[in-house]
Amino acid sequence: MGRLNADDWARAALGALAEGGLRAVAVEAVAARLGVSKGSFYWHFANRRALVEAALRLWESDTEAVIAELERIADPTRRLRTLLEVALGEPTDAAVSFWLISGADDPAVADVARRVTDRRMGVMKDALRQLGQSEEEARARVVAGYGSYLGVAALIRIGAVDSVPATFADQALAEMGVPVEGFGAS
Amino acid sequence: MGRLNADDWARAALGALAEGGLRAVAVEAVAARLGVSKGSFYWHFANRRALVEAALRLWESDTEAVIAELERIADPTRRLRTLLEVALGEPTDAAVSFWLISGADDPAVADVARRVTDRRMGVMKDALRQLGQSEEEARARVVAGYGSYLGVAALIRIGAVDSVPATFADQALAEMGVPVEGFGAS
DNA sequence: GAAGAACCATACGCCACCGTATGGAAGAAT
DNA sequence: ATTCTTCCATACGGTGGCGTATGGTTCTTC
Repeated sequence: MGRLNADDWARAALGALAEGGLRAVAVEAVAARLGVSKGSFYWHFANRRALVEAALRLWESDTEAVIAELERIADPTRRLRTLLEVALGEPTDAAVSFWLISGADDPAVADVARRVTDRRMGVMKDALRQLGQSEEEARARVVAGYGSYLGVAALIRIGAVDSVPATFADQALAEMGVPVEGFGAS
Repeated sequence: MGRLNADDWARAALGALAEGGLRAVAVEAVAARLGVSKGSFYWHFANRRALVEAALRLWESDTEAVIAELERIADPTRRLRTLLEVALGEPTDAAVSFWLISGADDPAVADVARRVTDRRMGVMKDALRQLGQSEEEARARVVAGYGSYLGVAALIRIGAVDSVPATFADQALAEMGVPVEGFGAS
């Protein structure tokens, strides 16, 4: 692993965050993960808080990159489906979202969690509006849909659900009022 | 508040758990909440772990009591609706569920979280089956529905949603395939 | 190859929280 | 009123994690 820079630490911190939550973003723990002592850490960062914030920035920019890709898809139905498939194929992300929400007593954490959430839900809402739904309808369905995404990730975590059901994407689309063949609502 | 017994401590611990998570179930903190020093605590409990487990038992039995009430409602649609209204009217419960899932690295916590989750989802699934849904369909919809419950609570926590939408109960029922007047799916 | 900069290890002090030890106050029993 | 039990306060030791101090090693630059 050679010498390290601040980005290496931020990546490692984000990894620790995904696995064990904010509590796992501990100086010595991340240092061990990098095969290094904390003497190294305090060269690159002023304190633990700065490391957490770096990891948060990294996560937010990752999300922003995914959205930028998504917005190149013109068809809203296909955009939503791609969004779901990307999200479900990256179980790490739901875990991070989950941990950040549970660490929302820290204002900096809550801010990022909220910004990212708003951004994602905004993208979803726009797609539903493009499909002809009213503002209120779209908002309500996005809340339920994105909430379901977070909640199911939580259920998987405790083993109450083996894995995300195969029909989840279709089901989610149907529940958001998006016409899907073979899964007509009700 | 006079003298205290173990139940008083368990209740206070459950309150702290709902507000600040497992981390907040700290001996000195709960003692302060009761206006007492930790010298009292170690009279009633062997250690912090015992307190956490007492709070968990309390929560599980509270859940069990609600379910016992619910099962006296014969009509599955009304039973489901009552369940939703009770759940949404008790924002504390979703918070506890959330904290316990995020503390699932502790096996004892994970066990309770999982048992309670299974129990609740079982009740919901039974109702849907009574309404004629197949096993797989009912299961998938309960996962999405209960997941949505947990997720929306999380969204509220970070302020991404002001409060649970007024139509949430109707919406949830509709999404679970329960016929609801004025909210026909799609 | 010497000097400076970049990077890292070790050792220490500090604080929060857990658990223990010990004595004291309040209630019950006689 | 005294004794026993129940309940609680205070004081202390132990541990884990954060941050600092200080010195060492590797890379760069001239």
